Amino acid sequence: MSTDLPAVSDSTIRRLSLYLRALEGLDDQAEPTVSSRRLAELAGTSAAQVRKDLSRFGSFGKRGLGYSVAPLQNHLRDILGLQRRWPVVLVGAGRIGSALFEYPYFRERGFEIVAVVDRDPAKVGRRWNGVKIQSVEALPTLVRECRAELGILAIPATDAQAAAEALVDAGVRGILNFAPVQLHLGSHVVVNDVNLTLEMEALSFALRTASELGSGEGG
Amino acid sequence: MSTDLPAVSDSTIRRLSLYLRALEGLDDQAEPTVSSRRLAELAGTSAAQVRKDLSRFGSFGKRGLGYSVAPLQNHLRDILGLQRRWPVVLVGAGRIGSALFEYPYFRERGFEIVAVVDRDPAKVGRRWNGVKIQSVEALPTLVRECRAELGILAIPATDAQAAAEALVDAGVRGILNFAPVQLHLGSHVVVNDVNLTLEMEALSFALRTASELGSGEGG
DNA sequence: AGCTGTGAATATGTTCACAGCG
DNA sequence: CGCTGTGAACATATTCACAGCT
Repeated sequence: MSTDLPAVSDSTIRRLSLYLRALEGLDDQAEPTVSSRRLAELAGTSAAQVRKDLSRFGSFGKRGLGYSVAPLQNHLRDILGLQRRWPVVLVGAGRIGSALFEYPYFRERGFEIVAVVDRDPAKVGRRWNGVKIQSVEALPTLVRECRAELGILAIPATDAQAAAEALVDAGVRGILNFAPVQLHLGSHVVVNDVNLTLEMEALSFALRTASELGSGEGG
Repeated sequence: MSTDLPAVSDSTIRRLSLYLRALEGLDDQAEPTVSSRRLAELAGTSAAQVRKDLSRFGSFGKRGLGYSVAPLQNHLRDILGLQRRWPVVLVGAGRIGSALFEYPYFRERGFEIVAVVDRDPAKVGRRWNGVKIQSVEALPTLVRECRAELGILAIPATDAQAAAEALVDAGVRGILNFAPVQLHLGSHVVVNDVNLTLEMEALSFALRTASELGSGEGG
């Protein structure tokens, strides 16, 4: 069933995800095949890059024709591991946790938040669309019961390291971390940080650079 | 006042942001200087990388001693363009928009959401902590009135391109995009995408790779 | 002719290793 | 002696360019 998995860079994987999204946005009745050039345009990269990325996993295209949309979608889902359901444990029922719980695109891709915990006793016991918010003490049991291998941390920086360790101890191997702190975990655990402040700061830097080129220094 | 800005890679800038965060987490009474090694540890990179990154912008350290925490913080804020206030327009008052509006770390760094618009008439007119949600039609006027150069898109993919163009037409030069779609804008506009599904898919891929190495293919 | 798949060429980013200052 | 700053060595990623199938 599953594709062989050669060593491949993180940026390639991220682009595969963009290709999948682009393909899903295509009407495969009207456009049953795409060229690498078209796919590149949709995903914001170059045609050569598209071909290189895809060719690492197989020969999915036809010369002279391009790639068939529906089969390529399936190849990408297979490569990315999306041909299954991924139960996810959410730590933190604040604003961000709530937004993620409601985020429709997660469930579409098979990422299903099956348990929510929060340290605030006032929140514990509430129900979100059938999922009861539980105490952080219940975390180890919950992770094991729902066999979650993925966790999302949407809590303050101060609590994040301890919560991450609890997740890992209970069997989680991949964490999406919204807490603004560097997590230190075993090398078998994969952590992806979402750092919103960093994103804004990168914009700030870019804008500052642009204006200084145009208008000089004088304060 | 401001530091010279040589051409520098995006990954360097992102690490500068991590260094700043790490420095802010230090007690500069107890630890008035840091070595590149220590800073690397805190930020999750290597000592050589820290030195290379910083040396692109100046010689901030003292040989034999390390970097003084408080001055280095200021250098980084200066480089990143954080020695000022950045008014920000938020497009989209849904779950994610709401979470971002409340996000405390933005304001701490000078990113202040000064206007919110939504296309849903039911939301228009509500007040969030003193900021009134306005109609999307008001967007151009709002951007100009508050002189916002930064915008955040927290709306569905279908509306994102049009909203982005409206922002840019009104003077926005940097966009943080949460909509799951590739924006096509003039090259003078900087777009940073936050793609939550992609982050989960990258985890999914990593976990799939790890288990297949350990346990073979069968069913 | 059109478009993929891919080695070779190039560009970019990271690590090494050490000279040189404090 | 410790630690930065940095050129040189290395590793990685992207682009080029074209052979080879359809």
